[in-house]
Amino acid sequence: MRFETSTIKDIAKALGLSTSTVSRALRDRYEISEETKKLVLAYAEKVNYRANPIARSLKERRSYSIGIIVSEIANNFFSQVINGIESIAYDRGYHVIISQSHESYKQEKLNVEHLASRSIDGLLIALSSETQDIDYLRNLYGKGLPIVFFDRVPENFETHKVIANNFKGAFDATEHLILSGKRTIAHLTNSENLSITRERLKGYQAALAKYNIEFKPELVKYCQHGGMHSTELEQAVKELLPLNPDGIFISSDRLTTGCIMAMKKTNPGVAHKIAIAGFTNSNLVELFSPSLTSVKQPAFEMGQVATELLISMIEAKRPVTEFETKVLDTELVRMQKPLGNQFL
Amino acid sequence: MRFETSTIKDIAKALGLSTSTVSRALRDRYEISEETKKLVLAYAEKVNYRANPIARSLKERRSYSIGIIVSEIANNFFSQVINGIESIAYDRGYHVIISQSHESYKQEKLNVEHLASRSIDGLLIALSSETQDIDYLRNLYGKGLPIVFFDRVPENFETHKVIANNFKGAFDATEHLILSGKRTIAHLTNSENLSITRERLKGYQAALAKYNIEFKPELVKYCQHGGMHSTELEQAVKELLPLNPDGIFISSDRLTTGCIMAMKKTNPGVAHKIAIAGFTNSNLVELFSPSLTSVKQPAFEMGQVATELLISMIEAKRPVTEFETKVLDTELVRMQKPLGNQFL
DNA sequence: AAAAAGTGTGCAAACGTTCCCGAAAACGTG
DNA sequence: CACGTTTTCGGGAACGTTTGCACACTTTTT
Repeated sequence: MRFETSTIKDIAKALGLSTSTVSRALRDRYEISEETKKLVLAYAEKVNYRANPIARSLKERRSYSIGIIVSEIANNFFSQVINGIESIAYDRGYHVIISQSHESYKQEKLNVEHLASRSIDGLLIALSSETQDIDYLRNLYGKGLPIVFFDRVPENFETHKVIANNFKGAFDATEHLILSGKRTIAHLTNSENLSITRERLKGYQAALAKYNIEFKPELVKYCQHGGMHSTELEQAVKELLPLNPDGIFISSDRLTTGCIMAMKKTNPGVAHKIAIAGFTNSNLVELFSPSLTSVKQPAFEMGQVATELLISMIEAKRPVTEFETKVLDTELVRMQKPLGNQFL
Repeated sequence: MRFETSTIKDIAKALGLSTSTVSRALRDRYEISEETKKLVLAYAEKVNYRANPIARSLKERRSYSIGIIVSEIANNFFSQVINGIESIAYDRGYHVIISQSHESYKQEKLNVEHLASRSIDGLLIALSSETQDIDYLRNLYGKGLPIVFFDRVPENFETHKVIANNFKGAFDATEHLILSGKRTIAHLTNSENLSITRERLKGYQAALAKYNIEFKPELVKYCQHGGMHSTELEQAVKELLPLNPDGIFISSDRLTTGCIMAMKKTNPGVAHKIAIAGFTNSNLVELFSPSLTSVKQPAFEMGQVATELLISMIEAKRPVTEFETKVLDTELVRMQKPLGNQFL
């Protein structure tokens, strides 16, 4: 059960030309006379000819496809990034293959290698929260696979990277809580492996320092699995609440929603008493109760920038040696309805 | 800048065999002696040989990939469906290519044709809310492309389909509102083009009929763009509220969240006075305020079933002529915190 | 002992492209 | 008119596989 589709050979035969002439006519090469081109184009149009991308890929040794690895697509941040990626990729003639790591290192590695064996031309990846060993990526990169990291980037890997201004986003959110009168501000965050975790922690600390609030390590809770397991979150909440925080700064999308959910489940009474500020790109944040202040990342733009960088690497004639790390600004969206009275 | 990867030819040369022997050994054909097989396998392992899927696709005239069209991945229902699809597809050796229609007919058609030209082996599709003309799909199907519809299915198209029990889901939700004491129940729904719209409307009507509540057409509002435009939703809400409904049954994920958002924005006062029941697979529904009763579809399972059907079509030796429409049950999740007093 | 069957391997074509190389025809230029 | 140039085209190899067929050799059957 297969398509009956016309090939370059069929056209050549029908027109009494050679396949090379037809191929060149279709690609609008200078060596072919206008007359012949017209002829070929017209016939191709008539039989609805579509070049076989597989044959083309085999010949040109590239697939015109780029791989994407995110932890999960059911996350507004990542789905917005993907939209940004697609907006550029399709314009430039690439299609994208999306894979999810579900925050698992094993899955991530498996997916990347699967994609690589599918001969993608380049890879866009946000590391999973479990990932520590990126040698397998280095290996692929060494073999010539262009890679651009976004959001969750490794430190010692020389290539293009696109990230949000995590320090400033964290600083702004924490400062917002402080200016709202909060003094005991907890910090719920991702695995320490992640670049974003470290940067956001620094922003949090800097804001505390600016207002002379002592940094207390016990107020910081790490979630190794990025909130993929609800028990992990409930445990963190359980440990945090006895310290009586009046504010929490949360450093990732999944964690933000998961934490509120865990609080409502385990301590419904206090959930509304604690001011929350967190990174999230959820477009449903206005519906949440308790409401929260959110740090939004320029996800769509991040996807676009990363894709442009990747395609520039793919299409570079000679190996790229100058790499850049683009930093995009976040946006602080203050909660609409103040729940406390000391609202700024 | 390209990979240096070893081929079957390299192995053949290194081992002093022919490419055909190597190919057969790798595919574990009976004609090859155990001895040779061992030899080849060991060497392939050593040089980390990966078959080139592109060459394989060209030869076998199939790509081992299936296309997916959904309206948007940033929708929990669809992302769960996709997870279900992947869980089966990867097991069976297929990879998936996801495309989004963003509820636009034009985009949908473009994406499908793009996928088809990428020689996918089969297509899984949930129609966009704009789609009325599916001749382009018929055309592709006629040329031999296996297609399975899920969720939003066309009526007059003979192939496998997988849907939720939309009638029962709608009936249950509406009945729930009635049993909560509501009598003026509005219905906010998708474009009339969609199968799900018609089925859910029937469920809504049947529930009203069962309790002898008169069906009033003016209480039903259709959103042509499936809630992709916020003005569309605000308009619908604006028209609905003067009719003083005490309950609303909403028939899609996007619409449910969008409607609550529109109500909070335009009439924050009444938002909490109206009981809401709606189709949604959002995993954040527990955070919503006002809270609502939700109809959850078995999204993951739907993806699995659809994929199994599709792969069975792809791998069928002879054209399939017997088609089935699988209907999966929905689940009613009652809201946790009653807001009225006449809560059941 | 000759014929038939079984076993293990290689040759070569094919999938649909692209592109290097050459060549025929048309056209100046001296 | 002999020579280079340009224009336009075709032959054929190559990309990495899979597979039908042929072949040589061994084993079994009659």
